[in-house]
Amino acid sequence: MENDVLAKTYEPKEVEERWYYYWERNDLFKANTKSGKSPFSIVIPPPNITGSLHMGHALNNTLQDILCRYRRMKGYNVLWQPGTDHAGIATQNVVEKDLASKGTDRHQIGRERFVQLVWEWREKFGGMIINQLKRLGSSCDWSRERFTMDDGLSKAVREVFVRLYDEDLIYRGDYIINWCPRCHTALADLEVEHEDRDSYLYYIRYPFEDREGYLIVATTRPETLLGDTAVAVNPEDERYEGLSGSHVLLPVLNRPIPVIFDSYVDREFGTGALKITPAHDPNDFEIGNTHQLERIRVINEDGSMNELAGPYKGMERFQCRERILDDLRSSGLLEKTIPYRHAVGHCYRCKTMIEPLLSKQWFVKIGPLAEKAIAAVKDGKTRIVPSNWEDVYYEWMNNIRDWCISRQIWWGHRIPAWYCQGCGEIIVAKEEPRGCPSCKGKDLQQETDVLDTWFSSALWPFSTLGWPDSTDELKTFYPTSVLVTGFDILFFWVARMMMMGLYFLGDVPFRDVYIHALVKDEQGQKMSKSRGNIIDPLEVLDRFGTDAFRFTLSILAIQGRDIRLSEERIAGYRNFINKIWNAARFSLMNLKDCKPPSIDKSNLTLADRWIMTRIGEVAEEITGHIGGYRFNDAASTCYQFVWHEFCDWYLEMAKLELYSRDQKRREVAQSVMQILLSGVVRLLHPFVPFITEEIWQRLPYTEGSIMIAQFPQPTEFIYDDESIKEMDLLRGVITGIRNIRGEMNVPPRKDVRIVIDGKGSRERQILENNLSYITSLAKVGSIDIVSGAEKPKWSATYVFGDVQVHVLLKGLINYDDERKRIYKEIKKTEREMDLSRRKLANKDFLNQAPPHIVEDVREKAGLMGVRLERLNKHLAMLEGLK
RNA sequence: GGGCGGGUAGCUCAGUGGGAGAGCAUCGGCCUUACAAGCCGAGGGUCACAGGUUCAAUCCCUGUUCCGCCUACCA
Repeated sequence: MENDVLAKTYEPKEVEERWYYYWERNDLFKANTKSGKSPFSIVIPPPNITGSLHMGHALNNTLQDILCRYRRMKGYNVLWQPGTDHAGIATQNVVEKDLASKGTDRHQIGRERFVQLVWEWREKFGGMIINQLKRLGSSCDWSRERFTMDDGLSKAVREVFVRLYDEDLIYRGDYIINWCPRCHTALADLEVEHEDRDSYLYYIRYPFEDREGYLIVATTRPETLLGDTAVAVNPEDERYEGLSGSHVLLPVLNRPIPVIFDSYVDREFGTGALKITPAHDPNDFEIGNTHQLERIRVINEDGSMNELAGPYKGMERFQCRERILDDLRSSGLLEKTIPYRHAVGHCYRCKTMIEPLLSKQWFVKIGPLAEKAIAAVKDGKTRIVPSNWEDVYYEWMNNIRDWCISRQIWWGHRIPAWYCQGCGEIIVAKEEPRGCPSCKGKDLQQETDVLDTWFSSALWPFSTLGWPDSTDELKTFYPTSVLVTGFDILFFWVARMMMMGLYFLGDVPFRDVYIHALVKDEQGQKMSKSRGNIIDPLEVLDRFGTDAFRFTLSILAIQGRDIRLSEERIAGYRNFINKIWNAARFSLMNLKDCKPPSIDKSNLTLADRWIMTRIGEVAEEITGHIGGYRFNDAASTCYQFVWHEFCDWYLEMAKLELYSRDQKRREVAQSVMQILLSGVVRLLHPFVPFITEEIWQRLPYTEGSIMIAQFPQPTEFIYDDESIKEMDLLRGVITGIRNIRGEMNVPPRKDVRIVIDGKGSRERQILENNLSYITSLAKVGSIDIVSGAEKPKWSATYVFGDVQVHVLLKGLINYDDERKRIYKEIKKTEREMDLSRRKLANKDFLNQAPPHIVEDVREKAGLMGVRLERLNKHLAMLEGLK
């Protein structure tokens, strides 16, 4: 790549398109089933085809991409398996809306045509989110993209359904399910969102059939009384003693229903009498079963009342409620109405109030599957990170109920069951049966219901790898290495994949599950359309660039805490990206004439040895952080190192060499600089792939893509422990001088003279060897080095351990300021010294604290003592000058 | 009702049984030939409250309080 002068500001747009295209064209995202390398695999949480990239996707995929790019650079054979989810109800809703706008509906056009239209819609719009993921830099193996409705995955679905049915883990029956009257389908318990609503508790009188008086029941849903088949009281309740065998008359309909006794009834609540509607309430359904009560369903699937509702037939359910209340009032049967707040279930897709309804549905018997899934986590076969989610997982798994998997919609995997119209036989098979095995009849009708979308999602980690066929992909990449996802689908998805993977492949679907945070707004509110607080990731990508956005997300991705995202935050890290750009710009400007890097340790400057040592340490730290899914720590380490060590210190110090007339010195510096810049971009690549590739390609003597360069490891750099200590001293002295300059308002233009008093010969030696750094970084004109001299007049002094730095400020110094400054230092030092001395005066501390701690405190007390003495001397001298 | 998480600088948050940190914001000084999306420097915190364990607690334990989220079949 040509070494043009780089632009002053990083321009992400063009760079991003160019390199993404390059990576794809060069097959750098492709996984290999014939590789000898260790495998590393991730299946993407498949986004809905109706979806558009939101913050959750952005975070989720950024983290996965970091892991994948990191592992590739570490030499793994990486598969990031992408794909999309058919999202049954959501997609059907979208297409239905479209039909409605054209004045028709799915029933008019019929099932076959409707499904065809959904496919067409999917062809047109279903790939949108995939392109958005690409803009994020996602390094998925797109040649393996899958869709839950693909032939292969559909085959897996049928295989699983048939086997579970054959092994009695799938059954069909009449139960109370959650019905959405708008989506017109059953929902699983999980798909119901409970929300507290202000409502009323109605006290209704049920007159006795054969005598005066009445029982009063309390209900929130008076319209269901039409389906009541009993009133229940607690057998221990004295108030209702002697009612055994008696009946009450159902208001309005005047149907006699029995009074029954069941300990389920809470005596404290309401009147202690509970109306029982087995066809419209899950609890009542249970009680109905124990007492063999009739089930009377009075509400239709569209939420209207049916013929069993008598005079209310045809009314919408809420309208019916009002009418019944009117009628109860006029007949004197409404005792009272009190305001009452309680949780009401809503459809997670359309927010319509759920109607518990008696209905014939298909279920998965979940108990036996859950047991193994619990054990797998308990045994550590799958690790959930952060581990507190393991408790949440157990909690849910232990209380799990059977899973209603049938949906009364058209878009999805049609349940592979056929009903013989001749003899009623149910045939469950992978392929359409030719005839009824029982009566040989030919008139078979397939079940019209489709499966819950999550049923196919549950198979994702192996269906995408080719199961039920025995493929190389499965052999190489199952179990996958890690699943990265949000906790909101821990139950919906993760738990179910665990169950299915264990059952059908005999092994967990993933070794690790990393649960990341939710992305919220600055106020900590969930982002939602209704709140209007959504930050659109696509807009962010346009404005700040992908790398800035990714880096922001990763540095905010703290385990166990939600992310509060703001644009200022992103802008801040955009500045970091620009900083990287300019550091590279500077380095490349100075590498135009460089030779291939070679290092001879004896020629290195202190700054060289120090930065080499540090980058090695940093590489190791980052490796540890990524390995532990501590993305924020990894990103912070990068930020801190690149900005505040590499840029602020190393590059500044390297200028001395680069601007030197000594060609040899320049060459050494160029070598170190190449190694460092190469190391820095490789460290950063998993987080900020685009800018690092751009720099990598411009860096002399690099080959191929940075994507397949090796991730830095400490052994490629020189390690020199001493250089760290020496730099600490040097940096301390330079900072001290700058500090004085700042406090005394000495303009940067103005050189100052300093006197360094270094009694300790070691420190003195180090400083003497590195005077040029002090001169240039602290803007010092001349330096005198002395031992044990008096503090010069007209000077401000900085004390660093055994070294004192006097900055000569004749004509510049304000003695009041300097006195204040020294006084402040004295107070601070006194506080620390007192603390240490008090500890040392404590016998228990001396006896019981570990020796090295005692030693540290002793040393500190000594240091503070010396420092205090010197500071006091300076202060006394200043007072004398008054 | 049950469960989980959290209260640390003005804001957003790291962190550790032994010297309170970062980013942003604020204040002061700088257009120093990589970068003003920058450079140099500064100020700012009883680590929610009360007990306990310990030589030593912001950190461990108990309680209180406040704030989130998840979950639940008291109608």
